[in-house]
Amino acid sequence: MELNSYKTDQRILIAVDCIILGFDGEQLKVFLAQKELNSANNWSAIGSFIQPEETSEDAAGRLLYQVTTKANVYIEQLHTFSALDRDPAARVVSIVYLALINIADYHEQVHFPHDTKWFSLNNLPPLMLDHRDMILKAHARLREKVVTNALGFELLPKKFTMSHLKSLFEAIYGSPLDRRNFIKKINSLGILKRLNEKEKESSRKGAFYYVFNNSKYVAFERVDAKRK
Amino acid sequence: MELNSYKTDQRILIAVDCIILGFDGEQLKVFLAQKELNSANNWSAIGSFIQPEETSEDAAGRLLYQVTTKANVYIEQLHTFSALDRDPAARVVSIVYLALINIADYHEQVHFPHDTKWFSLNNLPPLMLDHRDMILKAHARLREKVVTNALGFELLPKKFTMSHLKSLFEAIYGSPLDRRNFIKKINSLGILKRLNEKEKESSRKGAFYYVFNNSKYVAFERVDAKRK
DNA sequence: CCAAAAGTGTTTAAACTACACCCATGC
DNA sequence: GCATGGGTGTAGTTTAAACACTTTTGG
Repeated sequence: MELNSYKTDQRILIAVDCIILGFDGEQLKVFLAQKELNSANNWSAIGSFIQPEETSEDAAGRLLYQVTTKANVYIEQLHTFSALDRDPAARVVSIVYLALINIADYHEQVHFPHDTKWFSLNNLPPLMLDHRDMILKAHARLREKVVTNALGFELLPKKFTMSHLKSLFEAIYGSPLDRRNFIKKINSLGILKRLNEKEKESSRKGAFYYVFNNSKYVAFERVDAKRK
Repeated sequence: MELNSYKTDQRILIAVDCIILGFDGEQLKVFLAQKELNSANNWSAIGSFIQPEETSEDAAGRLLYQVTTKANVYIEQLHTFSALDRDPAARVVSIVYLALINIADYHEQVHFPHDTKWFSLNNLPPLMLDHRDMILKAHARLREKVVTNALGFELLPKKFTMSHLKSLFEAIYGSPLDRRNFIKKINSLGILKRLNEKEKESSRKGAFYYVFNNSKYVAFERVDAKRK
């Protein structure tokens, strides 16, 4: 910015909104809050004004911790929205983050001061302001990054089967995948470790559990970077 | 954000910075301004505080127009920086944009109130605040997007030869490319149109000029989107 | 013994890589 | 006539896509 114009009086407020995505085994879901009853478009992403002593990352982390009460949740900056009329009550610029969590851990929404609910991305409720755009952009980002980065495992529990993983990718892409080719490709990345343990609920035969192997993932990232 | 806390008095200023990239035929360059003489780290990206009645896109466009005096310049939002200590003089959050221009059009820097200069990305001057991070992030974004999106043509003049284009991609990737394979790949995208006109300066034989075919590009984009 | 999901392999096509020779022309 | 950059093709490898049968076991 221009150093010689610090005098500018902007009166613009800065908010942070978190698009928190989860996966219920069948569909991608987003965690929304309802702040005012009897309002038409009253669902919104989890958000807050940024505090003077915190960064936008701090604020996003604070919101996320409020929802999850966990550290080390995957989060990345998505986009900053600054349309003049995006909030009729005041001039508010919103820095939006995308977070991915394992939905199963948070079905009971403890410690959150609003009415909250998970909504399928295919069936969003009326949303306030430009929060629908935020959610669509979050979904688009996830679709893009899941190809190159080994992203998306954050949406599953620690242990998962190949069927779970395939369902997740199908939900993200919105189209069916060939089971054999999918498994082949995932295995070729070398980022999963098969456990000697089977999930027995969804089939007679039982399906092996896998865990995401973080160390191998780092190696994969380096290879990918070098290739470019 | 939370509607019930509009009272928050933040006193955080919002700036917009533009990382303007160009290509001089050999190297990627960034357009920087020097605002204060006799200061150690005194080069910076083109920036300004956001005005109360403009969006961040407006502000970025305004800055860009100041430099280029042209409309229709490629620009996209890059990242928002909000570290507490990023500007010692005040709490400033900066929304950063990435712009790509044809450097040849702007060697004489008209209408700009500061000392300005193009710097090679490989040889950056001392930069104020976190502007070095911004530039590195811009370069990274360009590297990522140039693969999937047919981006980067904005950095070349309307007419260019395959050698020019190859040099550009080599500068973006930072590594040499095989001429034959490169041309084959570019042609397979069907986004270029060969003119019946040759550039005769850099070789005896002369090299065909090409132009970027926007309509074909749109088709390419659609195909790509559907594939996902 | 059968229903339901798990597990596995092959064939074909497409994309990418490496690599070498001829062309046109100004000097 | 030769040096310089321009233009093109092919063979080998890797990766992606299409596709079907066998395995396990609870009921």
